Amino acid sequence: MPLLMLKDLPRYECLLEASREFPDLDPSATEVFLHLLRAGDEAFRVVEAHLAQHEITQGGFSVLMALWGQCQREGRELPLSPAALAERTGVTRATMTGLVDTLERDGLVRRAPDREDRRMMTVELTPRGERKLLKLLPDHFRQMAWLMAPLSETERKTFVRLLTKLLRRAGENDGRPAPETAVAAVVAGR
Amino acid sequence: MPLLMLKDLPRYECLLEASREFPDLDPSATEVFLHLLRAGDEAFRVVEAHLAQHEITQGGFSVLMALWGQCQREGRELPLSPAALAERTGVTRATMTGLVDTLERDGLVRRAPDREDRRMMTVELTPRGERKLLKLLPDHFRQMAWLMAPLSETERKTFVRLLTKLLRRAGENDGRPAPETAVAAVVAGR
DNA sequence: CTTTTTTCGTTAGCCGCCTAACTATTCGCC
DNA sequence: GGCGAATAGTTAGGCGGCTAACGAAAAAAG
Repeated sequence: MPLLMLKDLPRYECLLEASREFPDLDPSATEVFLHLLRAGDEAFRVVEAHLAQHEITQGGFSVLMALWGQCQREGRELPLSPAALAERTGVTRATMTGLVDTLERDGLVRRAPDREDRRMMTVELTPRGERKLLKLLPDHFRQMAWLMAPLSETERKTFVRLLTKLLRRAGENDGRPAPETAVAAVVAGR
Repeated sequence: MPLLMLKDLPRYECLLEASREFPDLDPSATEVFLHLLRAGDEAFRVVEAHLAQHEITQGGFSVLMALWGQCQREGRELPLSPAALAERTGVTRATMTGLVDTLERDGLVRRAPDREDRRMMTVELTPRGERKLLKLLPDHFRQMAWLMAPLSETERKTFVRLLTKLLRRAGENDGRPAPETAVAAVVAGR
């Protein structure tokens, strides 16, 4: 999620001024939005760069976490199907094929055909994958803790509350026929 | 910035429990981090999907905004170099080449050699590009306003304050020799 | 005035993400 | 039992991000 607008966030006065030209521009909403995207991107890059030191990508890490979280909960080594992994990590099945390809090439994960349903595959952590995960997790946790260190416990609670509100709102968007505007209709009728 | 962890955010109790196994895991820090990335991603996807209805990508939009913001401020039509665009939008020059390629192919932007410095190019909005931007901006502004509607003005101020704290913290990361750990040295010595 | 260093834009190649289409298999309904 | 509908995984092709390397041009150093 790189930018969506400019690297240097606009000052509030500029937004206020622009809102005179564009009545639809809500200055405070825009300010929050831009800060949110920028902060999310920065936080993402910090962790991505850190994971890169362990020679693993963000996507690969997500898959390992999904597999490992699974085996933690279920006692031991319940492999998951690519479709289940895609669902849990929020990518398409096609994307998951590529991610598992890479992880399998690196020997962190193993594919095997499902015994009961011959359409399906199972994906599970290899011992090497588990070792790698256990080795990088403490660093990853420290990284998150370092990043959040400037926030007090109270601020963190508030932060999570606000983020949850937004998350819920964004979730309403699924299947929504676009905001009150004729554009969607025009595009659809193309 | 897709996932970095699981789509369904872990409950706080699970984080607490995990922190017993991993002393480095700060439950509240992790919770904020995961919510931030998820919320940023969701907000990004909402707007990206909306821009797609106008047949423009997030990257292309950023470039148009940079060019337009420039001509707004400078009176009229100061073109920018690819390097300046890259700097302002936070991508590499190589990426900017691709973005400008696409925009030029679509006729929204025009390249021309710089008269004074023969290494450089200039990129400027075409009339079509400006029309497109002016047409989609109101929708874009409405989208942001809709997304932030659940937050009161007070909450927005708080939100921006917290996000700014994080932004500053993430900025400290540039050039930092990784958090107190031996991993970086190991990798570097490889 | 030459030589070295820096800067510019581009290219090549990798990865992750998407959609659309395809094959194979299973499910559900007659 | 058989046949259409749904599902699993993959493939193909596109875009956007990155790094590394390049040639051309300008700037700095000598």
